[in-house]
Amino acid sequence: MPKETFFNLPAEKQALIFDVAIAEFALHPYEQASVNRVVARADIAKGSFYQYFENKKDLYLYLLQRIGEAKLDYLAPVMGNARQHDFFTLLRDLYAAGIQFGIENPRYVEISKRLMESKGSPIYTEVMEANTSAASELFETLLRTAISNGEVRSDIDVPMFAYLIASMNTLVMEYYIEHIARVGDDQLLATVEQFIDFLKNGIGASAGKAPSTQGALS
Amino acid sequence: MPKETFFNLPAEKQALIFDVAIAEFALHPYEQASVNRVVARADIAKGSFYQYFENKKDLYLYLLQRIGEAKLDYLAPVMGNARQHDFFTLLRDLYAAGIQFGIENPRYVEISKRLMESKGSPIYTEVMEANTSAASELFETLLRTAISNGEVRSDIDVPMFAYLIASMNTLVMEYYIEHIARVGDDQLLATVEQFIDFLKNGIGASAGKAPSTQGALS
DNA sequence: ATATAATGTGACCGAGTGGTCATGTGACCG
DNA sequence: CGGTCACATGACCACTCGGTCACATTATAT
Repeated sequence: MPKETFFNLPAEKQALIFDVAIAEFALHPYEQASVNRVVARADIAKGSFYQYFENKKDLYLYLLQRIGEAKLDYLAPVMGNARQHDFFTLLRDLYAAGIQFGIENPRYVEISKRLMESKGSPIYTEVMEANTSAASELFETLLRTAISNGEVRSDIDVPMFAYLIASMNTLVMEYYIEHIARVGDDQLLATVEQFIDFLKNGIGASAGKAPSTQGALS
Repeated sequence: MPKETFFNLPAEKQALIFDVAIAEFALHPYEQASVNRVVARADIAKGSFYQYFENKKDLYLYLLQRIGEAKLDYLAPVMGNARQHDFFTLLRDLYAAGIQFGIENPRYVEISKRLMESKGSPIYTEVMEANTSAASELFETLLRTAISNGEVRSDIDVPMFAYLIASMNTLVMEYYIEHIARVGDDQLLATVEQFIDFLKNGIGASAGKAPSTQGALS
């Protein structure tokens, strides 16, 4: 956590430092990110930085916390409807909201990705000890209730598919952001719909489900 | 490519340097990996290193090339049977072989993962220019022929699912290596079978397929 | 034995790192 | 006016980095 001195700063200066730091950690993994560059770009003295933050890690954890809060805020409304929808609909909304969040905060996504990449690095363990991979656990719970409700096959390896579903969220997001221009929400929803349909029915021809994913919803 | 001097070295010394370098790049991303540590652990003088390799990048690209060759050798027999099996069976064999390769060469996998993570770093672009993400293209071809053969639904977004299938290979491998002890090949095949079945039929309860994945094959 | 070519060696270089600290500055208080 | 306190500052520290280079050592050939 930053020191009092940081929060005593005028809001604009706080925001400037925050933005510059976000850009730095979005561009470089933790070990590579440079405090020197941050202070230079934020136009503050090196000494001042260390009056705002304990050290580099302090800044980094602060950024992660802010990012986590932002994402939670973003997903809260969707999770609020949890009981009203079936499993796959809820999943669709979670994915769509997650991707939308990624589109609006690409640098946050970069930072999260770089964290995931740093598996094995000391900082990764430190972060994850307090986090315990919340996403995977959430999906595990959702999967189990979905199985109870008869919405999902009961013969699957729940932890494995929870892991897959959590990770695929990132995959679909990356693919969407990199390969599909943000033409509009229609594209996003269509992509997510197609993916959810895949989760539900697979890609095998045998399923014979109605291919209702294209243009079915506005 | 290393200089002649490197290949003039006694095979043991070449192997030692190779192993030490592999360990270093498995533990640290490219920018973080230290030539100093490599020469120290391989017990050669700094100057000698630069008589074997042009620079750090030269060493790194050499490792990647060797890794690529090793993996190709590993997958060659499976790909040889490409025409004899249906799409999902071929996919299962590819996944199983890939995971087996990962189990036997965990440090190679680490290195590949660290490369993929370094997206945006200058070294990544440089490597990928010569590589063009062969895996994704391979799966795209396989998917198209599978659609022609009526094995796969024709209404899917082929590039997206090629990307997903390529990436999920890594996911399943990571999950298997981290969460399932290597009790034996049975476990591996069972895991992969379950995953392929998911690809084919999804996890929706409606599919009603026979749950033949457990223990169906020795 | 001598000349020549090939290879080994580690001190050294410039640059960058995270972090410290003595000093400077200015606002508030009595 | 003097004193105090919060904050600003950038020179500086010890360290690591990738890479170089003058020189020592060894192998080969004559």
